[in-house]
Amino acid sequence: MQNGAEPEMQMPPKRKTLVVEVLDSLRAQITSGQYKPGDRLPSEARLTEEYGVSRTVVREAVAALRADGLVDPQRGAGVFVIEPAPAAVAPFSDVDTDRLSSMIELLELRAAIEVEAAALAAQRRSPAQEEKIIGALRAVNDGAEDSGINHEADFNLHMAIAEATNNPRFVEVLRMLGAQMIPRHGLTSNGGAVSADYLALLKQEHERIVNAVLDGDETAARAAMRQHLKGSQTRYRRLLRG
Amino acid sequence: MQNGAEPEMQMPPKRKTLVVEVLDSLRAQITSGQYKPGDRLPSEARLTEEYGVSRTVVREAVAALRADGLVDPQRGAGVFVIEPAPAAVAPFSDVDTDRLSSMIELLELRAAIEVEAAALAAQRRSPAQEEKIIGALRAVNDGAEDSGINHEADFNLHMAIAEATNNPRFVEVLRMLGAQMIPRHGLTSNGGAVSADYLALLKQEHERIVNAVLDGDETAARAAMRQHLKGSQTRYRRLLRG
DNA sequence: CCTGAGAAATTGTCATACAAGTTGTTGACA
DNA sequence: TGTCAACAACTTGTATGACAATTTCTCAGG
Repeated sequence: MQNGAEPEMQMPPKRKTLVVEVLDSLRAQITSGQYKPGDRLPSEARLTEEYGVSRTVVREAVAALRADGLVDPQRGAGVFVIEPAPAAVAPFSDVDTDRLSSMIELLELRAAIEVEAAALAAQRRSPAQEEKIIGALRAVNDGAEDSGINHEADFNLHMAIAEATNNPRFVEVLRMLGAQMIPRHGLTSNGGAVSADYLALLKQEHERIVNAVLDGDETAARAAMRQHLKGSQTRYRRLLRG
Repeated sequence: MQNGAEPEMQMPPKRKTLVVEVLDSLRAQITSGQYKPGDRLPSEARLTEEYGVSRTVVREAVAALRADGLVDPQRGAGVFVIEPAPAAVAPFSDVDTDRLSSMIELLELRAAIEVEAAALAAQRRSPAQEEKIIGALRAVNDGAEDSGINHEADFNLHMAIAEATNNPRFVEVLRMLGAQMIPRHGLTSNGGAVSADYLALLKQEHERIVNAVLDGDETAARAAMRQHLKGSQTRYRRLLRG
């Protein structure tokens, strides 16, 4: 960016707009826990009075909060604070030193990364990336009908979603973890055949994730991905016992 | 696909609002490189015509873009594009892919991992791990009083929390990312001194995280860590502008 | 207790008006 | 000609009023 311009002129501290003031105030109250997840914010009318500004200002501030993923306005109902985690994590009282536990740990890390990736993908995906995701989903379903689970196709679907975040870091890390995910799978295909119910469940989970991402529904994408990976965890735990 | 009678209620695909449509369209055009950094967006009046919506809708969309850190509206002048898409276009076509934007991407990934790590740590920490976290926090605060920010101590605090998940995967990945986090810091310490307000804010954020973890408050831990890392993101974005 | 219709509340969108700041043009003047 | 001040034209920021669309509350009536 060397364009031979003058040394940067020091700009006078651009006066805050009313929108920014209201926005900062509301955001502070949300992140400080004054408004908890699920809470309803005061109505636009009340905020208008409270801050002594027009409804225009309040609405733009709320629009910004919504862009930040902090609130979810619902027509006729109100503006609600987003809940980051629908479900608490399982107890996990004891650390088993099995080699399956390694897989469980890995799934836990994947969940952290991919849940967020799904949310970002829902926000930023491009049309081309959408098509890639759809294609990957189709590949997973096609392969599943024939012979159990196609782990490679499954992995490709997850990667397609990670790519749709448009943040290459997610792709890199996930690809790295993928090397540890794929190889060892003598377990699920304990005969090449898994129950039809299980396949149907997996299919439903995948479709729910993809639909949420394509709908741009960040919250649903998070929830769907979390459910999917958490489900995998519990399945592995079950294997761990017997 | 008639799956109407599911145990969980499946929400109908919540109709998109006009604001969301315009927002998505504009964001796509920005992240796809159709509008480059520094470019001026069409005026609100023109966008109003172009999309056939009211100025209210356009303004709320722009407010959302602004919250995303994508544009910077200037009264009297226009709305200017701030940041290129996080690598939506050609792969590394130019070397001017700033280290700063790279840092923002990294922070985004860290947020995904560390937010979950904080939650897990709140649930599973051992007394010894608690002490380690407390010690790390003290080290951060002590170092801060003297000379700006001690990034190494900061990193150690984050690692202590990751260790308290009792999932070694989190530690591994974070340590790997840490190698890219630490080295470059000519920017924040642009004189060795940062504002006292900034240090106080950082201190408060850290303490909020640690308190939540030690309290075993999973939700608060998530929120505090998210706020901390998101705050870092916005700080870097601000640096990116000047 | 349950049901359903209607009122009330709330967000979504439109239209208009003016204030405040920036940019480009113009014209006077040296 | 060159410089600069005033002005006109955009452009964003804010306020106000109105109506539509949707959800929630209320309450009478079975």
